[in-house]
Amino acid sequence: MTQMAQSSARIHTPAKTGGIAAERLEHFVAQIERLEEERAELGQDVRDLYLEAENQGFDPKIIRQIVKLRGMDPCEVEAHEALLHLTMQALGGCGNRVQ
Amino acid sequence: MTQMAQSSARIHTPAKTGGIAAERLEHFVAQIERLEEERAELGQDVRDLYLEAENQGFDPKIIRQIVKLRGMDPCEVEAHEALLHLTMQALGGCGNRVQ
Amino acid sequence: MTQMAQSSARIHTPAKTGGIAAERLEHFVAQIERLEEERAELGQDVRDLYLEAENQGFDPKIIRQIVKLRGMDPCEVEAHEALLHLTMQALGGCGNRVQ
Amino acid sequence: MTQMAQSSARIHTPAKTGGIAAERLEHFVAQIERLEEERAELGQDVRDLYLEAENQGFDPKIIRQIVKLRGMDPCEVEAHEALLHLTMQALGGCGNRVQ
DNA sequence: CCGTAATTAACAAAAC
DNA sequence: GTTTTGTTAATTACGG
Repeated sequence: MTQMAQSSARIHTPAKTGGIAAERLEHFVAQIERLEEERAELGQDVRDLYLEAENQGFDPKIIRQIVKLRGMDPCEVEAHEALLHLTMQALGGCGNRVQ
Repeated sequence: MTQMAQSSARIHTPAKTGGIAAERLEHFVAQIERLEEERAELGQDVRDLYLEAENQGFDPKIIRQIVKLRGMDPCEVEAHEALLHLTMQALGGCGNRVQ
Repeated sequence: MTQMAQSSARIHTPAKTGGIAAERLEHFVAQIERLEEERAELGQDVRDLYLEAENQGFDPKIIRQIVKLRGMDPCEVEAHEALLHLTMQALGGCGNRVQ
Repeated sequence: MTQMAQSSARIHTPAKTGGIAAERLEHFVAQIERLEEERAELGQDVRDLYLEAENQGFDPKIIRQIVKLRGMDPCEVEAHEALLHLTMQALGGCGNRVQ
């Protein structure tokens, strides 16, 4: 085939197109690495923020939950709530001991 | 209370400091949300890259593995490989198990 | 020292103890494989149950949730609820738009 | 309709069939719980094995990889390896990146 | 059949 | 040090 990293099959690797494929692959890999690096930095920043918040007396768990709740679209939240209530009813109105 | 989102406990809520704490909390939450958003975008970009690479005939799994390998200390990689092969040989080749 | 699959280091592999280590390693591997196999079978059984339940008109999502809730100790459930409520209050009594 | 935990809808639960559905639901839930419990125990056993292997000087990561490799079709493994090496060579060895 | 969504397992990190 | 927790990757199931 013409490309390394290709799942397909035949591997007789024509040098020319192989070289071109290698370039493209290198391109992809390099770009991915760069993006992942930025991503990791942001992750570190987030962690630092949680740390600082904690140092100021806030509970990181709760902040996390706030972020999560605000990040969910209202429909999801509603659906989740609905599921919970349905479940409760299915359990016989809380009867089987939940909560 | 003195701060919402605070694990401590006592919740008798002096309005003034509560207000200040609320502001700081809002600050943290907003900043975290912003960073997470950027992070998510980068994640999407990475996914897109894998997709495009796949469309060009590259195997995403292989690319993933290459990215990982390049991110590791070559010595570690080599050591790991060596140990793995040694171990498999000690077990009588990998073919100790059917299928 | 003398064992393959050992992270430690020095690999001069005296045949004898190496052989013994190989046996022990083989033992571990075989046992793990056996347990994992049983485990996979059970997983399949569970999946089948969900399927059959679904065929009888029950919603697998809800069954999952029931199983999850019953599997949590009541304290956890309570703690979770409390966290949720605290979070709501921290958001200003649901004010920031949640739910 | 007649079944709780049913995705459909109307839940006015005629006592008789509702009771029957409840029984069946209970049956499913109980059975699932039992299977999951066994499954969890096996999982614990596996973890213990890894622990004991580690205590005897084996690297759990290596063992894990061996177990995985032995569980795969040898042809697939070989093909994957070959493709990976080919690709890395095309990228000019793995050493294209520092650190 | 492909793309997506959800569940599960592995890994890494952090708290106690 | 260990034990949990959070994150990430991979497998699996489902709908178009």
